Amino acid sequence: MAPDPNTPKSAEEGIPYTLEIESINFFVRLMSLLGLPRSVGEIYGLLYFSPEPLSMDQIATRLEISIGSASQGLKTLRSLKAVKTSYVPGNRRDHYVAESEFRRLFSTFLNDEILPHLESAKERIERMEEALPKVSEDEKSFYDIRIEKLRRLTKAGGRLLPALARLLKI
Amino acid sequence: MAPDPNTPKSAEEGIPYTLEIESINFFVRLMSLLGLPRSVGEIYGLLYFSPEPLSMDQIATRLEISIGSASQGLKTLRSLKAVKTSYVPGNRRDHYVAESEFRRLFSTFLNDEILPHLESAKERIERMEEALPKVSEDEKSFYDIRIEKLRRLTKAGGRLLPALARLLKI
DNA sequence: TGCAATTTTCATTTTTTATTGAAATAAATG
DNA sequence: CATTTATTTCAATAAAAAATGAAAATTGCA
Repeated sequence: MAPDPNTPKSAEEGIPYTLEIESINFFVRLMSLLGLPRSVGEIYGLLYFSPEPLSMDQIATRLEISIGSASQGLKTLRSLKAVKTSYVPGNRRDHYVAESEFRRLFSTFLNDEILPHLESAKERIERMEEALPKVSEDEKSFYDIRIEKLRRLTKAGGRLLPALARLLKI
Repeated sequence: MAPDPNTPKSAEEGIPYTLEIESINFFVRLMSLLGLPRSVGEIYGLLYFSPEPLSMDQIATRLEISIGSASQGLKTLRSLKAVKTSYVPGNRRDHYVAESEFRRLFSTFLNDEILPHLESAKERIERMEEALPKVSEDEKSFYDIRIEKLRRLTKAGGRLLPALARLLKI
């Protein structure tokens, strides 16, 4: 987690300590809303207010997490296009900066996490319809209505994704 | 979980077996997208295609979960306004039916789960601003821009909620 | 190419979350 | 109002998810 208030290491390097803490908190919560682990939020939160690119090693040290965790967290963030690597001359380590265009982060998330669910939902509804003819006529309308509602829900979900993307054009 | 394909109990009571399975699957996924436990999705999925109100006991038996789990799951669903109790004459047990207006379910979810996050995010951004003046002038613009982006993000989030509610007026 | 530095991977451990089962509580019936 | 029936609560257990740490793989440099 974050460094001890008694040893504000970051202040020495110019990042105001409170800012760092609040940023990490902010993104830990945001990421957990998206179902991502704490460490991912911590890393992104740290990078977000870092004017300099940070190496994996620096990240792990600052956050007091293992390098394994840092590596996996950065992998996740890379796959979300939430961080990018930045070349630092005279330094062989990979360095990372936060991608501060949230739009990209969210659109990747929506496409990778939500869209597949929507698609499998559609298939599932089709299978429900196939199961339906075996039902007697008077029962049918109850089931029909429910299936229709599911169909509308997934349709609304489908319309939602682009709408979200538009609204999040921060 | 769901009953064994070899003993389709539900067919005996008029609920097509495939429909029940697919419905449970559908809602297990949907609920887990909202961060709710599997059992909650199972219960809602079962109720969604049940023409008759079901008692807690029937639910637990059908899904092969404990009555403790059923009780807690139903509590969650009640708090989300996703199920309502229904009086069944000559029967002392509480019976449940699914609230099939998803709008209500989602708006409760948005208000209870998302809105508080947005509000705490605003406070957090204020604290970031307070931390800022300690920073030198040339560093300031970097931080200012980042904070401004966070502000826009939360603002977009704020606009999102009503937009979501509107789109989900299934 | 060989070596050292760095990163990734993944089996193990830790932590967190969900489920069970049983005791406590509440509600209805005779 | 005692007893049976139903529901809730909650400590204990099980399951799932995340973090660690060390071995394996990769990378850059001499």
